[in-house]
Amino acid sequence: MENTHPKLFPYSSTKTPAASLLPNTMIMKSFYNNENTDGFVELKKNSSEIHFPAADVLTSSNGKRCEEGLVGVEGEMKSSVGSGKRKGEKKIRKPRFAFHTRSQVDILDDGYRWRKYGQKAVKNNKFPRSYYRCTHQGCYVKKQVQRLSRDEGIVVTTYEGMHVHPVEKPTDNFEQILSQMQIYPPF
DNA sequence: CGGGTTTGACCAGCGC
DNA sequence: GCGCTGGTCAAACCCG
Repeated sequence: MENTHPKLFPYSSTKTPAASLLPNTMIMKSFYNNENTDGFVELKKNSSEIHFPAADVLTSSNGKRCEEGLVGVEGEMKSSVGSGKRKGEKKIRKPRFAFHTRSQVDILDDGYRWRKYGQKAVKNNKFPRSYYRCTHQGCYVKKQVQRLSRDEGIVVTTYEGMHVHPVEKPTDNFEQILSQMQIYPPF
């Protein structure tokens, strides 16, 4: 992967754990040319906007490391981001990014190990949303996976956070996933 | 037995 | 304040 945009890629190109930046790669591929000066990459499709906050280091009030070098997307996912319920812990709005893939399977094999910790039926969607956490110690990356009810072939995967470790199971699927990634206009 | 999944309960945010 | 909704927890369960 080329490190064409250091602001978005905290690792050098040679040290970048490829899959940890998997969605970023998609973003780079699609929208790199749209960066504006205030540190956001902004995409406008039809009437919607998707923002990519520039890389940053976020630290919560108790000093616990949250994320660094994140690229986030706020598109459809506009609800209660970071509604963690740890008492007394300041709420952090974690950057996150979402992308759509057209796939028969819900779970993309991105080379990381994920533990499912919840599943919820969501409004206006006949398919449940699944919640996953990275099982790597000290890695707090989460992702949500949901199939669109209006197009059962599309799976929406939302990543929250960034892996702090290399990909555990390098896979040839990576390139395949990249090739099939698409951002669809909002419905 | 250890690690992952399922699933109902719980909690917080938000809109009315 | 109340109800709805999304996100998380955690006990029970499953499986290799």
